[in-house]
Amino acid sequence: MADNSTPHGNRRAPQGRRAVISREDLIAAALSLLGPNRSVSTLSLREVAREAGIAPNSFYRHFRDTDELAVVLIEEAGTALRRIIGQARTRATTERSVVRSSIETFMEQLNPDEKFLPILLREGTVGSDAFKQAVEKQLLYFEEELCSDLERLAALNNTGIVHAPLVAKAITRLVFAMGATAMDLPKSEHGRILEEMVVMVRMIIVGTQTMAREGAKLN
Amino acid sequence: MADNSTPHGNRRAPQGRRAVISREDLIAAALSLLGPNRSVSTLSLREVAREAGIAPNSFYRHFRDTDELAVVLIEEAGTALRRIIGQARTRATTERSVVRSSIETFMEQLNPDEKFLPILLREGTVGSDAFKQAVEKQLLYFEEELCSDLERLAALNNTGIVHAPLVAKAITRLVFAMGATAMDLPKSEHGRILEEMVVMVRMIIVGTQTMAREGAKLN
DNA sequence: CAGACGCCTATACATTTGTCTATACAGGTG
DNA sequence: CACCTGTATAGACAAATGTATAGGCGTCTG
Repeated sequence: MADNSTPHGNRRAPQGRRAVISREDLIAAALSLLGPNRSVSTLSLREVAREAGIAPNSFYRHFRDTDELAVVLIEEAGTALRRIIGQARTRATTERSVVRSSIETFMEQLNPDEKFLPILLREGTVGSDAFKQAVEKQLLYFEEELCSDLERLAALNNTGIVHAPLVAKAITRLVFAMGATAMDLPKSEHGRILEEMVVMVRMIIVGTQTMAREGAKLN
Repeated sequence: MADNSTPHGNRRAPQGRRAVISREDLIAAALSLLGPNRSVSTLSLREVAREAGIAPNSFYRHFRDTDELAVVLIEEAGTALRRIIGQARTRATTERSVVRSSIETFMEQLNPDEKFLPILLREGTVGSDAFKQAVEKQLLYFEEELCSDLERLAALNNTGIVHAPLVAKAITRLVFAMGATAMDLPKSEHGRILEEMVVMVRMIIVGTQTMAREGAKLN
């Protein structure tokens, strides 16, 4: 495991006994408690502490409350996911395969032992405003990356695109919404959902391209 | 207040003391407790009972537990919403206005004193499987109604449509996802979001129509 | 090496929760 | 009239939770 250098730099360098329980341990404990039906907002301070093997009060040494833990969890999940999806996008070249391979990678993250995506799918609609803003921020990052990718591909293939940011937002929200549905279905359904998602995304892309063509014809 | 005829007919006619607290009273109490950040799954039995002005134990006379209450709440919310949106759809005739007026009506339900839509937006991703299945069922109803409307309009305007059920699903999920985002934003943003949603939905529709044309050309 | 500082623990307390038991009330039935 | 049935209440219980207080122990500083 890594050192225990303060991850946010808001505490001075440890002077006394080295922290044997790090923030990462608490995060790992929280992650292990999250199941398909378990929201971060239902985690209790004592429960996380128990899972991490520390006294309840020690929790305060690392997080002010469970909300702060949750926000960190959301941010980590978002960062990890964007890295994963980003890799999938750069691996593919043609437009069709980039759609499919991205969604495939996305769906792989619904695997039961991957906890990151479910967090983003679940915590966006409940909990404190801090929760929701944290999730929203991650989704906006997704959108931005997707948007520049869309514009790059449109320029590459010489296909028009209108409202690129809106296209990115629509695709992002749609994929996440469909992912949330898939999360609660047996894995055998995932393949079907994936095909549905691909068609949906292609519809949006065909839509914006058609709009771009028709808009160009008018000029 | 209305009579206390058994709303679901699963109980015999009252023989002894008339029920002074009805299921509807408990549902109303639960609704009044739900805020923008409050999920049904966080309602405690005692809290609802307190709000309704009854003893905690009386709750059991009407619902087995809070989960059962939540499912009823979700079903009522879905039914109410489908009625509202359905009315909006039948009022408009041309395709463009039907999109806009439906989404406008949808967004009106984000008004702080309307509790129905937030319930569907929030409870779909957390809580027990029963919760999620209840929300999913309501969304599927929405999709079905939208799907037949899409096919009706496509036949009327002689515009093609491919994968109509998928189009309906995409629009439904997208609108609900965008609604969930809008719910947490100040009301001043709702207008902008509405415009975004209209463009998104039109993109999907243009997409399916274009696909239909190109598919037809091949034959 | 002595002391201080910081991490962590143990104990405790008030609240809140779901649920159990027993009891009082109202109204139709005999 | 008495009786039974279903409704609602009161009181109490164990369990769990967030938090306050005090103390033990290791490590760094002087």
